[in-house]
Amino acid sequence: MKSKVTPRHEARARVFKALGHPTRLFIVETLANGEYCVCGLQKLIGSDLSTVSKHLAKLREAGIVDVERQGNQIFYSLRTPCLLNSLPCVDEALQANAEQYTRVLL
Amino acid sequence: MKSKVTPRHEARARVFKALGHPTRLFIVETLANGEYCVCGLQKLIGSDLSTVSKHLAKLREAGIVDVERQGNQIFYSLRTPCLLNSLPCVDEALQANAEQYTRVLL
DNA sequence: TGCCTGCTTGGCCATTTGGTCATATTCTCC
DNA sequence: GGAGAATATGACCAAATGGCCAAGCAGGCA
Repeated sequence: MKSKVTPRHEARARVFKALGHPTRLFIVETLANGEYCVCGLQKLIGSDLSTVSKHLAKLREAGIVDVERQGNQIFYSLRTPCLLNSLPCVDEALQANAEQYTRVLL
Repeated sequence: MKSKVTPRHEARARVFKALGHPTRLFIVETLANGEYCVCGLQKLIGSDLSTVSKHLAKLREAGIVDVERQGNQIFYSLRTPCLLNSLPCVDEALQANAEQYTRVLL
């Protein structure tokens, strides 16, 4: 039987993958408060500027953030804020996880 | 400055990461229709049984799916179906992506 | 023009991931 | 108990990822 896993699954998975890193998720949550320049994000994150820049590149490629130059700074903003709506559900999964762990311990 | 990336970001990112693979995303979408045994999923996916089993393990660890044994088969079901609600927004990001690509080409 | 600032990219390395094969493990049925 | 079917897990390898450093590059300004 031919696989039913389609290019559409690959495309969507790429978006989730982009969200699947603590730093990138932090960036997305931070941008919910408005746009930030790379330097601003870097201060909050605390890792190398190039590392932050590469994370931003992934979010860009996934269509999650938007870029705009202002003078010699580059500002990033959230292009698809609706992604934040899934966080409560993600927490629900984490909750389930915690419960399962508890159950194993009992 | 101390990093503001917290364990909570790591935990949530783990859930997104679990969704960040075409096969696993396919599984999640498929389970939206009801529970399936591993063998059933494998037929649809078409890859090695052990590969499918490992993907299911990741979804389990992320708290996304639930397991139940029935006889000598193991049935998986969606534990947090609300995750599916984010798909339209994911498609929006993909759309943004496509537009950007088009823009570059022009 | 030339320098500084802000960001991106390339090179390199250690770690993680995804896949396959071989080996458990668990249940069913005889 | 033994055979066989359905899953899970371990060993192993190739490829992708994430991080840092060093270089490149674009804008603003002297």
